[in-house]
Amino acid sequence: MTSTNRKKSANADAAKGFARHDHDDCMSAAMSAAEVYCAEHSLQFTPVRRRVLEILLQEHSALGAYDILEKLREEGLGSQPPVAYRALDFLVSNGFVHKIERMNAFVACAHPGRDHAPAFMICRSCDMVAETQTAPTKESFNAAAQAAGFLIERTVVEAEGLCPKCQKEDTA
Amino acid sequence: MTSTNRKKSANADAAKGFARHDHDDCMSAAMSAAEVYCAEHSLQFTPVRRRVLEILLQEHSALGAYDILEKLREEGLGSQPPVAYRALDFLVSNGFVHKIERMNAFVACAHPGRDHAPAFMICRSCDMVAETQTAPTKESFNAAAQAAGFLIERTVVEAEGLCPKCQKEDTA
DNA sequence: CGATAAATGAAATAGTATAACATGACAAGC
DNA sequence: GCTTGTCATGTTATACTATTTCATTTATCG
Repeated sequence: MTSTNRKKSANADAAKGFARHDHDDCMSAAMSAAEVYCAEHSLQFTPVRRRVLEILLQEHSALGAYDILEKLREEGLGSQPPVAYRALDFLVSNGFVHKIERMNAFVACAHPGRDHAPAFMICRSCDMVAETQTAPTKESFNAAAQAAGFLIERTVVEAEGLCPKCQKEDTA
Repeated sequence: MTSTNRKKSANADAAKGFARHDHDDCMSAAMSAAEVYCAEHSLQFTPVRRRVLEILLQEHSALGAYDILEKLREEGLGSQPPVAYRALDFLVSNGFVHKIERMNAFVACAHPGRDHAPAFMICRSCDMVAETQTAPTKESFNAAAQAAGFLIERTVVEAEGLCPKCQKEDTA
């Protein structure tokens, strides 16, 4: 799959999660939260970082690093891979963006400002990604980990399957 | 990280999971199980597929596709990437091997023959991988998924952290 | 201001994975 | 026996993902 050929059907309804919502609100809230967080923690919310977060919030679906890089390039914000990866590293480290390991792609966090362990539902048909919480998961996992003496620092929980829309289309 | 430079410290104790066990038994049991399963399901357990599974069982830690390919090449079993990826696809599809998304690496299943949803603990220091079950996880996740109308087909659960051995070394 | 740390620019390269097409092996059915 | 279909393999090329490295600039703070 080329970066530019990444499935585009994760759009419209699907791209906004399973349920509709006010996209502008959701986006400006996330940007504000990021700004506040950076100010409070003396982090530099630089133009590239800001723009990458905006792009991911706007898209509201998972994008590959090179998809993002292409947009940055068009806007004159950078042209080499490290530009995108650095910004993504920063955003991921600070919890504004999550990496979907299953897809080698990135998605804006849907719960800005909260300290959380995210879980994702990934549609194998349209590539849509929805974020949810994983609190119960983590606890039950912790039991097994503690039994083994393993210290959990971070968890990746991703479910692959079919979103409501694509289930209907399969049936149709 | 080059394929050949993949951290090697996942050896000895660590490579055998957190607890020691009879490696030969564990390996021959897994091979037998695979053989039986393939016979029962009319699947071809070809030399390359067999050898890749053996390699992963022997290593007992996660290997990249190119690490495996290199071994196959040395043995004259294949030299091009698709050789390794095809065998791995087969083994993963049939549950003999799991892919660690976090590492882009593959590990032999530690619970041969069982229909299961695996979860992994990955040591960020020595790259050791331990497999455990994720039954509770799946159920709690299912609740959120059903609420969203999402149909889960497969789950990836991976915890990153420190294994007992590396925790001690950190302290030391 | 000057020192230090953080961020960016730029080039090269490493690492992971698949597409596409040809060939071979083998079993089912005529 | 021959054809046909299916599954597996061989081979080439290419696509996609990510990091290393070093030079340079910009921010931050004493």
